[in-house]
Amino acid sequence: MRSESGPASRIRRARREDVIAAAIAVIVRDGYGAASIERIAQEAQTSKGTVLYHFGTKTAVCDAVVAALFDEGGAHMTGQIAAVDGHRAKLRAYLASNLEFIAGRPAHVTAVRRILENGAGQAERYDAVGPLRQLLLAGQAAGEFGDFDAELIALAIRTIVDNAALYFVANAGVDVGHVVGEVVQLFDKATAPARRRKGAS
Amino acid sequence: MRSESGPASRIRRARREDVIAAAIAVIVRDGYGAASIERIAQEAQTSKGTVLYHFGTKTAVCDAVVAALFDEGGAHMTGQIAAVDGHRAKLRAYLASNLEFIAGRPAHVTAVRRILENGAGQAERYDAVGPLRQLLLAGQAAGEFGDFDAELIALAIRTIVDNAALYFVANAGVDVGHVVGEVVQLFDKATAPARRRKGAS
Amino acid sequence: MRSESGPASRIRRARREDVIAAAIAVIVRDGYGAASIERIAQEAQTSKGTVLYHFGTKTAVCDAVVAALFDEGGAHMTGQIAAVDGHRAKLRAYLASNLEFIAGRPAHVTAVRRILENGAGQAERYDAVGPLRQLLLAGQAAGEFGDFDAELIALAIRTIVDNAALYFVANAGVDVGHVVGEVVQLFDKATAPARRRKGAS
Amino acid sequence: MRSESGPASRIRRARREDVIAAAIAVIVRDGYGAASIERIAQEAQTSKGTVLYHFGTKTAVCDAVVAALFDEGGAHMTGQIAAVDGHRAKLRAYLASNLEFIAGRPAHVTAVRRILENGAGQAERYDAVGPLRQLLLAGQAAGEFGDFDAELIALAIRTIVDNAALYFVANAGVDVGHVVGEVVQLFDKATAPARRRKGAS
DNA sequence: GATGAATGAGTCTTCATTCAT
DNA sequence: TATGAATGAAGACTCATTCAT
Repeated sequence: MRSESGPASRIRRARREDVIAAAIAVIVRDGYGAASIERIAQEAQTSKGTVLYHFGTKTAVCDAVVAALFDEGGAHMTGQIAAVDGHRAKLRAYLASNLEFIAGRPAHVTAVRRILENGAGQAERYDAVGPLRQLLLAGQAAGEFGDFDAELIALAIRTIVDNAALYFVANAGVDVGHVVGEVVQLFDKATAPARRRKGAS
Repeated sequence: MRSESGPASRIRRARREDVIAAAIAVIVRDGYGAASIERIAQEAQTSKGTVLYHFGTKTAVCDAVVAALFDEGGAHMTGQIAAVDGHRAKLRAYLASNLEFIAGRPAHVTAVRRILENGAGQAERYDAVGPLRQLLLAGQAAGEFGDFDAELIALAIRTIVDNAALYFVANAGVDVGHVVGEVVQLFDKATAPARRRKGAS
Repeated sequence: MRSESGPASRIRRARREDVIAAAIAVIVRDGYGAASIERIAQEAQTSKGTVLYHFGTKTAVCDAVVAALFDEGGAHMTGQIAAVDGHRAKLRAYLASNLEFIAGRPAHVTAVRRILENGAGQAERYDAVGPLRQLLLAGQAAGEFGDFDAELIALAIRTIVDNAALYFVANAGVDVGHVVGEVVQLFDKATAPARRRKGAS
Repeated sequence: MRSESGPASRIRRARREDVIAAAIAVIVRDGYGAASIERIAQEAQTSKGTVLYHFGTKTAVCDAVVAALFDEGGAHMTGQIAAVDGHRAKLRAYLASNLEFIAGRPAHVTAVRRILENGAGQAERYDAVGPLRQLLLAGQAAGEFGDFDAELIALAIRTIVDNAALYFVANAGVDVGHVVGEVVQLFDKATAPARRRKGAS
């Protein structure tokens, strides 16, 4: 009898996932402005009423789209970053796991980006910059990184990673490994400690 | 008879500029979704009818906001880049002039970003990545830059520069020079040619 | 086989009463417009489906609320009025028993009033004015009452009595006996036969 | 040139009055629940959009219906009441002018009643009982009225007067003067000072 | 007996656009 | 040149009702 909320929840969860997938598809294909409940329902092959039965509000649909991504993303990344030692290695793991995660669902990421840029979804609940800044500051303190404005470099990283989704959507079939390599290289250089130069001022 | 259209045009131009400024203000303050003609007209202290008399369409208003920025931007930057020699110097000039331009009108840039992300305004008419990629490729051919994927680094640069507007809006009064310095340093390192290492292949 | 429908009917009746009570509560607290089946179901701690299983229609719920009141009301009053002799005494009994009945369930009365004013429930099935008019006319014929328009005074009585429910809801804890006394006095005077005045025509 | 807001206001005022009249008609004919903006617009022979252009909100339409009645009503009554001397005469003037006012626009009064009973319109802004209670108390203090609960009699008067509108709607063509006479007589008796009876306790 | 799921009709409201002045 | 008036389309949301389990 452990099926207490089993079958009901199964339908409920399935429908919710259908709607979330439909919302992502519409937002990416036609833009956030075109993502009316009507169109999302069509895409999900149901009725407006059904979408609102399960979510109650358009805002709730957007929130669910955002939450689904961040939940998955957190689960995907934290393990990989914790698995390595050294701040430089952690930064590489951060970049690689994040980009690979994004490359695996560029549409979802793009949709979330559009939702957040339009003020829907509660962006503030998901602070992506903070942990990254902490990592950079810790690495600097440990002497593994050079001298730079940790806040700005953290923002730069987030910006590039977030934007990668648009790139993956526009260039489907691109070599993800190559992109990861280039980005890792970019920030490897950017964070490298200053080497002693002969005659440096 | 151009004396007839003379003062009229002056008024017309002034009104258009008022409306463009109002549109920017509303889009930045309340978001693209809230930027109805009604609210823009209120902000410009006129009526909906007047706004449409001058622009005919909401799309035309957005296009004008976008065009105004790119026109100013082109005028601002081309001179500064042409004035210096060497690809590395040109890249620095590109970054500096672009960031300073943005820092001078972050609201306008933010508004344009929101317009373009929502599919209004014709983004395709303004290819920002192409010239930059050319610059990077030329610099690599000349041996001034190292080995990297010019397309990806060009995208990274555009992403960071475009995003800077949001940063300047959120952090009014920030030290622009410092930001410019950090970004220049970031891409200086990123594009630096590989130094000869002992035993490097 | 009536043992089969026995316990079922008991449950059925109990559920119906729960729903009726919930409907009354919602209508009085939030107004007729807010009394959706959903909210009534919540108030009754069941589901929309269950409410409709028992009543079939929203109209049926309202009808049940109305019918319940009039059934109780009739049972409550007829005895008390029949128990006394004389038209004046019957009128007093009518007013007193009616007001006391209302004071005992002001919420129910208020709910019914709102239902009827909104066109739901079949008001026409319950003629409250007719019997009262008969009583007044009979009293006039018997010389116990003075000269007045029986129809209008009957309406006045009904209006005041019906409205008393709102007063009891708004002023919970009021002295019901006092109100009854005042209303009885009001219509005692209003229906009193003209006293002989010196020099009256 | 004093027509500064002349013609514009004329259209505006005319349309507003059309809509108010239409709202009254729909509310009286089909009930408050059926008074959607759509139906009001049909009745007014315009479009939903036009109604909302002039009122902005459904609530605003209802408020306007209510305000129009109370404004007219105040203007109609205050003069007549002030014109007579003596509390008893003032009460008669109150009843007569109020009932005549109501008899002149029973539909409007009925509509307002329905609006207020459904919680729309701000009832609290129009205190009808207060002034009446003051009048009764003053009359008692002056010895012109007998001993009764002024609050309750004030409520009784308001209830009967308000309800008269329904009566006038249902019985078009009724003799208003007769109704006025009966009601005046009712409250004349109800408020009469106790006459000295031989052997009264 | 009870209820979750589904849905279509209807409501309020926003908005871009047209038109007459 | 400017604007108030008007309107239809579209969007979010509510709700009574049906149905399968």
